[in-house]
Amino acid sequence: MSLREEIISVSRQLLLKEGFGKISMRKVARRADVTATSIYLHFKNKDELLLALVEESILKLGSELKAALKPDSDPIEQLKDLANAYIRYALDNPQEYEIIYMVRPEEMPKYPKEKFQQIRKVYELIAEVISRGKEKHLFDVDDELISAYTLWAQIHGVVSVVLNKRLDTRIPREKFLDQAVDHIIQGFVIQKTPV
Amino acid sequence: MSLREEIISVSRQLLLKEGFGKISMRKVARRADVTATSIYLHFKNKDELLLALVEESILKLGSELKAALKPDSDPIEQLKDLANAYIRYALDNPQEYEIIYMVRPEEMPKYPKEKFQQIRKVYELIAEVISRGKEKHLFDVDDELISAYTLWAQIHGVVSVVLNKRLDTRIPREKFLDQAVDHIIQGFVIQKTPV
DNA sequence: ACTGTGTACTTAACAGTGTTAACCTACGTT
DNA sequence: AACGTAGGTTAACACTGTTAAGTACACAGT
Repeated sequence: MSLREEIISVSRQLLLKEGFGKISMRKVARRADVTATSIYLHFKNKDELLLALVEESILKLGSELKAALKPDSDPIEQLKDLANAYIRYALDNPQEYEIIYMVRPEEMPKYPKEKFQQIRKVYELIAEVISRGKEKHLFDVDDELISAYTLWAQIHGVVSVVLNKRLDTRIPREKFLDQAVDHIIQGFVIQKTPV
Repeated sequence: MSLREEIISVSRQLLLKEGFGKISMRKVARRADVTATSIYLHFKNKDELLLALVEESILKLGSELKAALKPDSDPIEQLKDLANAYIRYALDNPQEYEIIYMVRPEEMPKYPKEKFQQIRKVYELIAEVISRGKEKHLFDVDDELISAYTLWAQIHGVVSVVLNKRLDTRIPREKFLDQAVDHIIQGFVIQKTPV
C-alpha cells in the first residue's frame, strides 16, 4: 500500500471513530508512522485530503442507493425506496454522511467538475426514476433533473435536522422520518381524489 | 455597554464579515480591546459565545417569518410566503443562517430546553398555519407539529444545498428554488383533480 | 484607618492546529 | 562517477482554545 493510500485509510479510520472535525494532519501522520509534512507530498492541503474522503463517501452512498432500487417496482415505490435508503445510509454512517456536506474547501466554486461527476450519476439515477414516473403520468414534474435535486435536497434537510439533533424532543424520530418521506413523495405525485 | 455585550457585538461583526468559522477568541478579544481570557469571565467557552449568536440569529429569522405572514391570506398562500421568507433570509444572510445549523456544541443533547424555546415558537407559528389549513380541509397532515418540522427541514435542505454550493451548475438557482417550494407545498395540500 | 472579600481583568503557559522552507538521503539514469 | 529527483525529515511560524495564577481596585465590616 502506497503512503497515499495509507494516509487515506488512516484518515478514514479517524473519520469513523471521531468524526471529520477531529481529523488533524499530525494525528493522521502519527498513525501512518510518518511526519505531518509528508502528507503534503501527496495532498496539496488538508482540504484535498478531506475531499478524497468525501469522494469515497459519495461513492458508497451512490452504491447503496443503486442497491435499493428494485427495477420492477413502480416509480413511486422506487422513489420511496431511494429516500429510505438515503436516510438509512445517513443515520447508520453519520460521520461519512456529514463529511459530504460539511467539508467546504475554499476553492469549491471553481472546483474541477470531474470530481463531482460521481455525484451527478446519483442525481441522474433519481432523475431516471422520476422520468419513468412522468411518462406513466404518475409524477407532476416540470424538469426532472431539477426535481431530482429538489428531492435530494429535501431528504438531506430531513436527515440533517435529525443528525444535528435539532429535532424537538417531543417528536419520535421514526415517526418524523416516515411522515417526512410521505410528504416529500406526495409533493411529486399526481393525486387522484377517489370520487 | 457591558463587556459581555461588547463581546457579542464584536463577534457578530466578525460573523458577518468572515463567517462563523473564522471567529476566534483572540480576534474577538483584540477588537473588544481586552485579552482573550477575559471572554471566559463572561462565557463558559467558545461554544457558549457562538450559541449567543445562534440565539440572535434564530430570533431574527423568527421575526422575518412573522413579518411575512399575512393574516388574511389563505393557509396555502401563507405557507408559501413563509417558505419564501425563510429562503430569502437564509440567502441574504448566509453567515447568520449558517451559524444556526453549523454550530454544534458538544453538550448539545443535554442542552437546557429554555434556550430553544424561541425556535419552538417559530415551529409553532408554522404549525398554526398548518392547523388552520387542516381545519379548512386544505392540508393532508396527520400531526401538525411534526408536519411543521418536516416543512422546516425540507426548506432547510433546499437552502443548504444552495449555500453549500452543491447545486449543479446547469441548474439556475431561482428556478430550482421556485420549483422546490412548489414541490414542498404540494406535499402538504390535498389535491383535487379537476373533473 | 485597616483589614478582608470579591470582581474584573491580566500574564504566562500548555497543548494543540495547518503550513512552509530548508535539508537530507537513497535510487535510477546518463 | 555525477546528477537529478522522489520521498522523506527537522525546525519553525503564526495561529488556535483553554487554564492557573497573579494583580489592581472597589466596597464592607470592624
